[in-house]
Amino acid sequence: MVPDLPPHWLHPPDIATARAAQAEMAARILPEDDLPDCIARLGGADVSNTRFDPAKRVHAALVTLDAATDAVLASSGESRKADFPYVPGYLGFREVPALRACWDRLSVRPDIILVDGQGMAHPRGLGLACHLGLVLGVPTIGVAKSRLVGEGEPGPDPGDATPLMWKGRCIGTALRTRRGARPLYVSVGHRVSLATATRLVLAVTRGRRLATPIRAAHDAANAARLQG
DNA sequence: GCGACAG
DNA sequence: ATCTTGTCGC
Repeated sequence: MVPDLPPHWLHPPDIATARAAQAEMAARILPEDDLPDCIARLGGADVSNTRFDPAKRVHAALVTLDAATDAVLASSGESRKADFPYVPGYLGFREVPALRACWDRLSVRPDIILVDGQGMAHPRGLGLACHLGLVLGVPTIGVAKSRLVGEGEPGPDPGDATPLMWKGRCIGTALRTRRGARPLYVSVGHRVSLATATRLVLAVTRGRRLATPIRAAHDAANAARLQG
């Protein structure tokens, strides 16, 4: 299980409290590599929603893949009612609680988790990936399919990358993973450097736009939704 | 006031 | 996020 945390880090009563919690958490993010010598297991995290769902449930999934073969080593899902609404900039408060439940039941733990969402490429430097990484105490990388804040357009070829700039600061990498496809926005989540994060994401692309662990997590989250 | 706005 | 088949292009 995960160590005890300030209640408002997971269940803030309102946006103002959530904002204050983000400031507390942002100060604890480690943006430097703190990884095992060899990354043997890659994690993927994603959450799916049901359209027009009056029950407001979220369906989270965490998967662990063998870094060498892409085989799924473990997978866990969690469906529950979200106790926080979707508000741009506060995604963690809606999705992290369910993902933490997934983590507690994940039989094989990954060395690092690729999260479907922003890391430090966030208005207050605390996107979903940072939030999850800090709560779990695990290295994470933010891998978003679109941008929240920042500017930067990479070249057309796979591997082309450019700094994602915001207010004069580099907050992430706009990364082209596939020709003709929109870029991915990679940023530091927790216990990893931007350079390592960018290199790792590109390495698990396999010629497609999305990173393999995230595709697997997306599939698992959808499976959790179709069941309960 | 207006436009932008991860999943 | 989600609703959805075929179709255009490399």
